[in-house]
Order: sequence, then structure tokens, then C-alpha cells
Amino acid sequence: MSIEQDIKQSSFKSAHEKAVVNIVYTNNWLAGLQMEVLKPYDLTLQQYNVLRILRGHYPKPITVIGIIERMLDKMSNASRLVDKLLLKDLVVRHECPNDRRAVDILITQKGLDVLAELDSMQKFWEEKLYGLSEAEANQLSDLLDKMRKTT
Amino acid sequence: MSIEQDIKQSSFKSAHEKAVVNIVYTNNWLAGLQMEVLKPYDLTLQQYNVLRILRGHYPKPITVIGIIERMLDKMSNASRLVDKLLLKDLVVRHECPNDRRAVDILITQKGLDVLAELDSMQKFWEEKLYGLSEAEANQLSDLLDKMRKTT
DNA sequence: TGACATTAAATGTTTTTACATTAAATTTGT
DNA sequence: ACAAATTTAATGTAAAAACATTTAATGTCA
Repeated sequence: MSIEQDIKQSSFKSAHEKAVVNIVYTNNWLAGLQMEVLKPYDLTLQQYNVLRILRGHYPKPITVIGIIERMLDKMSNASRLVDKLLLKDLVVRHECPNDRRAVDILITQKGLDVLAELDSMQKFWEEKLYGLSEAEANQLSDLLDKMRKTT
Repeated sequence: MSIEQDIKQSSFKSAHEKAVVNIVYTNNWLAGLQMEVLKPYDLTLQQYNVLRILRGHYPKPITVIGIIERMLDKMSNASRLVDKLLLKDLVVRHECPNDRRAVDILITQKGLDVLAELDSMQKFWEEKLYGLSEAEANQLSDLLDKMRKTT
């Protein structure tokens, strides 16, 4: 559905305002699709993202700080997200040998298996559902990058 | 900062995946900017959005359902958002004359004043901070629209 | 070395979200 | 008209987010 229809607003003050609203709207749309896929696995979006970060480093572990640095939302509580993943046996945690303050987190085989299952569904809505060509997807990324350039 | 730098990931599996991550990232970036502006006014993003919806209908009131229909995030609890705005005297609430189930919500002069103040700051980061031309902003909206077209 | 600052992670607390349920008013169908 | 279904809003609730504080380990440097 178009934004205008969905939020019952027919005009925006500027192209920029419309783009901003469209980004927020599209983000919500994307989150909805992803959560639908994740729900049966009892994973939240944030937990899923942490899992993917851990897989990105497998078989090397990564500290909580390392996770935060790679998270899109830096404000969320990585410690507690890891707690939740621990309860599901998707990660293991042990003291970092060279810095006893830090904690090494490693994704388990079970975690990798869950992600592997999710990959196929992820692919489904990332490739099939999209009306964008690859070139257009790149163009979209470039525009977003440019939007964030403040100087 | 570029996404790659900020989340310390140098490659994406596909242009689509990168675009998705970029949307989420940009959305967080936008929310951060907005919240910075809203914080001194003790308003959350959602409350701010509800206020703007109410202004959009001023001087006509609008019901809670009407608010929900116009919100980007349909899942959030409009009743409680209105409660919060009531506490700050930014809106008033009274029974809808032609349907006693419904409740008419109207933005107050104080609410309008707050929004007017926020408008100028909003404008600041919507126009000055952006590296995008108007044409590019439109192009961005079009690409997002196209991305959401599933059929 | 030893005081002080910094870093890493966990924990506490309040607010917000997501979702279900409830309660009252209205609409529908017979 | 009246029972059943639907709509509207509020409320209950468990979980999560936002943000500050705490605890322990490490780093800095006079």
C-alpha cells in the first residue's frame, strides 16, 4: 500500500519530509516482515541481529563490546540480549583469557542451525518480494548514504 | 559515517541486503536526530507524531481510531499516548457527540505552540543537514515505494 | 607503586511496547 | 425488538527498551 493511503495523508510539505516519512514507514514494513519470520523461532529482531553478528565472526568469539560496535542500534542492552540467547542455548559465554573484565561470546551449533533455517526465509523476502532490481537497490543505498552526509 | 565503518562490516551478501540494512540504519540515525530535538520538550517520537496528526486536523478533533489510522506504527497504544499528552496539557479529550464509544481528541493552543517551536528545528535538520537535492529526495521515495510493491 | 581514570559487563529502575482482555456503545440480522 | 456480532477505547500484563549506576579489571602517569 502507498504511504499516502496507509497513513491517510495526501500531501507532504517537502520532498525531504516525504522521504523521511517513507524511510520510517519502510523500516516498519521491513520489521513487520522480519518479525513474522522470526516469531516461530521465538527470536526478536535484536536477538536475531546479534546472532548474525556472532556468525559473522565464527569460529572466533566476540566480546559484548564487539557486539555493540556492530549493532545497528547501539543503545540496546547487548548484555541482556546475550542472556536471552544463552537461555535458548544459541550462544555460549566464557571469560576472555587476556582481559578478565571482558566476556567472549560464541555462537553454538544450534545457533548456526537456526540461522541457517532463517537464511532461506530471509532470502525469500529479500529477493522475491522486492520490486527493485539490483541496480535500483544500489541506487537506494547510495541515496541513503548521501542523505546522511551532513558536511 | 558510512554503514560499513559504523557497524564494522565490509561486505554484504547482496545489494538488497545492503539496502535493507541501510534503511534500518538510516531510520535509527533519523530517530536519533529527532529525539535530540524532542528531549528538551519531554516528548517521545510517538507522542510528537500524534501531536502532528492532531494538528493536521485542527481545528477539527479526531478520534483515537483516527489517530491510529494515521500513525506509522499501528501497533502502539494510541490511548496511552494521548494520556501522556493530556498530562502535559497538549491535548484535550471529550466524548464524541454522535458516538458515545468514541472520544474526540483535540490539540490545545499549548500543543500548537510546542509544535510551532519544534517546526523550526525540524526544518533545520530536514533541509540544512541533508546532502540530498529535492530531485534525489523524490527519487529516494520512489525507490522505497517500489521496494514495497510485492506483486 | 599507588591514586585516579578508564573500560567492560552486569544490574537496577522507569518507561514504553506489544499483545490480550475487558467494558461499553453501536450495528446487524432476523 | 432483541440477541449476537462488531466497534471503540481503556486497561492488564509481560517483555523489552532506555538510561543510569555499580562492580571489577585494566590502564595511566606522577
